Amino acid sequence: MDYVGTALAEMTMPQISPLAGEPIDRSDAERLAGVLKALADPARLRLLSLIQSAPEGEACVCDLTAPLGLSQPTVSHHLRILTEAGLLEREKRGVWAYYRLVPSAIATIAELLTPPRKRATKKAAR
Amino acid sequence: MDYVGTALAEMTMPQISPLAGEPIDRSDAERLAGVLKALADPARLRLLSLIQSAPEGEACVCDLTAPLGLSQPTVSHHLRILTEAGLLEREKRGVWAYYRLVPSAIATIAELLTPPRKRATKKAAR
DNA sequence: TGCGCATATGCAGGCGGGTCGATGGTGTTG
DNA sequence: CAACACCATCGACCCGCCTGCATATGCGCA
Repeated sequence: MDYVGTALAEMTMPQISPLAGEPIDRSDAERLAGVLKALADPARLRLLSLIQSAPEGEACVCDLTAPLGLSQPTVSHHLRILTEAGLLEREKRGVWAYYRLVPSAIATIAELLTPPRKRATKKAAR
Repeated sequence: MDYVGTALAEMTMPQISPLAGEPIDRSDAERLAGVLKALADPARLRLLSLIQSAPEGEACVCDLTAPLGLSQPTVSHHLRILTEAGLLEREKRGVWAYYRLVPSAIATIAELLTPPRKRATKKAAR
């Protein structure tokens, strides 16, 4: 579960588009699925949303447990998964651990999913 | 698990951006997570990729089992999940069931994930 | 130095998901 | 009409994940 941290970087450069061109490689599919798995959870989506909309774009665990309605260990667990996936970065200041979005991370996923402008691949299919 | 079929449509129109503006709603998070769950699997990503890159942009189950290395029931299972998520559409012609991508589906997901150009939501963060 | 708060980790229970073999339904072919 | 091919569904197994409780670690403060 730690390899996903590098997954985004590795897939970004060679401009791998799962939904364009030739079939995606098996290992690339596993890497992309790993990152998507980190996203595919209601609690984690809400965490990302909460952190993004926080005053300074950052939030500590104590600010997130209440809005989510989940226990503190569970919130830490989700934050860990998001961080290992490369979607969040953690900064410890004093007793608090502040999390903020990695700006390019989600944009990279969105790009990977976006077909490169459908360049008349097949000549107007119907 | 069938509600995800409508999830995309419902989230598209109100221009819900999980990663911009105010925190995402709980039910919206569940819907988006449902669609992402359908994507977050190596076999299903490869299925989408294989179908997209097939000669006519469509493929039947018998063409997909071999490249995936999975049993026919398993492939049908994954195709079902993708179809219910609104990512694939199924057309039965004779004995064969042809699957093809729903063009706007993945693009919609990508748009939902893409932050809308960071429109100075909070006055220059930091 | 000792106490308290914020966070992380371990552990366990319960549920959902991926996979396959077997089976049934349906359309094609000889 | 009979045999066959393609596909969906069912039942079952196993693994991983989400969650909470209990506990450990770390930092600041009196």
